[in-house]
Amino acid sequence: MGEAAIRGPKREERGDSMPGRKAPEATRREQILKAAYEVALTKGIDGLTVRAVGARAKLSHGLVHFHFKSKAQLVSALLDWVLATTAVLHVPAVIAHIPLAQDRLRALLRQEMDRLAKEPRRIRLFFEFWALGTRHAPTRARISAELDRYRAAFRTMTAAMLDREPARGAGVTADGLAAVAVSFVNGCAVQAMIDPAHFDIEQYLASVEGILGWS
Amino acid sequence: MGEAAIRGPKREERGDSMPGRKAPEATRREQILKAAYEVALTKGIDGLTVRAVGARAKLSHGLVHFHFKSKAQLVSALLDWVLATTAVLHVPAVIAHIPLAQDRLRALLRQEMDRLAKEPRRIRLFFEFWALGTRHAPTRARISAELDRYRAAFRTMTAAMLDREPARGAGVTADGLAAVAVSFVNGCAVQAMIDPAHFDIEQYLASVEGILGWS
DNA sequence: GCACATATTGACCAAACGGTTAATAGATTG
DNA sequence: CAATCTATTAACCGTTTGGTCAATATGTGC
Repeated sequence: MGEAAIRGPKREERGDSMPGRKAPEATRREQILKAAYEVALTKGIDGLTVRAVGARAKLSHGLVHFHFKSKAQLVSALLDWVLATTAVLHVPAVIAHIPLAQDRLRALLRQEMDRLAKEPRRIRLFFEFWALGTRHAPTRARISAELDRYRAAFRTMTAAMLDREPARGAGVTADGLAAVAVSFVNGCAVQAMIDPAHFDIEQYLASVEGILGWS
Repeated sequence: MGEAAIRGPKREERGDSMPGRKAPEATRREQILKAAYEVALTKGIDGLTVRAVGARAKLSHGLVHFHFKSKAQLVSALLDWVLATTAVLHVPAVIAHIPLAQDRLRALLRQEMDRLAKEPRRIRLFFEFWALGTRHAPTRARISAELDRYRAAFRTMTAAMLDREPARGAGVTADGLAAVAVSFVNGCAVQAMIDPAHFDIEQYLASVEGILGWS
């Protein structure tokens, strides 16, 4: 020891371009998050490493730690982004203003199935976060809240349906119908992820409508 | 060097009991697999480490490598075991001999929902394997085959149903109905895993039967 | 009771990980 | 243009991982 063993880049061995303020903070964070999203898609959340994210964004892993203090915060930010963009359920005004509850529900079901079929990768990532949530309470809480909101949107519709045409059966409640609708969407999501090629939306909808007697 | 720096247990520092043939091969493998299952349940498949499995089974990690050449083979054996015991779908004779297809389907649905509600942990592990399958072709193939068998069992029933009462709707096919049934079961599995406390089988079944007009 | 196959252990290794830090390039400000 | 702040890099550290291996204990056949 005595003289060498210092840390940091050695001047002689460097290439050309090095540090400095190039891009604004917000852009860098977004860039890193995007890289994290891509890595998570291909390697899974558990396979996501700070180094892989850095490599994907073409920067050092030290910089990732500079913008996100820890890997946990990076993953948390990624979950925020996934929840915000995947937006577990978004009822557009067009659907919300359909007069008949039955038609409204049908339109919403179709929208959701279309969305699931179109973005299987994002949904898959959502499920991975959910799996993570089974072992991590804070993550579970955030996802659970999102799913509650999802079911609530369906519940208002099934309640309106039963209001118009009550005597559908003995134990049929708005909660039960909403739960069934959500379960069906969830099941479709699983199916669309497992085997996207054989996921035929038209056939699914035709079957559902046939069963429900919607002509 | 010259004398020390040898590997293996040092005689002086050992306790009392050590190696030897204690249990037969098959038992040891099963013991390790069970430990792997328990570790996977608590830490997830990605969190499963050879050392953790060894610790859980109260033996050294070296022994795990002795009975399973690599971690990959251990995980593969675990998948075999999960598929065999979770048995994605098993139609018992009692149900298979129900005369009316409609009643048969209803009984099968009820059995599956009961099973899912009773073993959420196993189902969760199954889903984790499936997530792993999205990035690992051999795993995907095995799971996919199992799910195909699952859907096929439903298809024979829906085909028999349509045979008895054909004109249910325009686009209603046996394939479509089977797909819907499977999707519903999948969705229930997800729901049962996400929020087991609020998973009310009776309400679900009542809603489904009410919708289908089964009285 | 000795040879031999089989189990079993702990030490060891290389690789990869999350995280910290000194050095430094560039922008900002006075 | 010098001081200062921010962004960035590579080296480094401690830990954990999958995997290998020599040593060793135990049963089996002869």
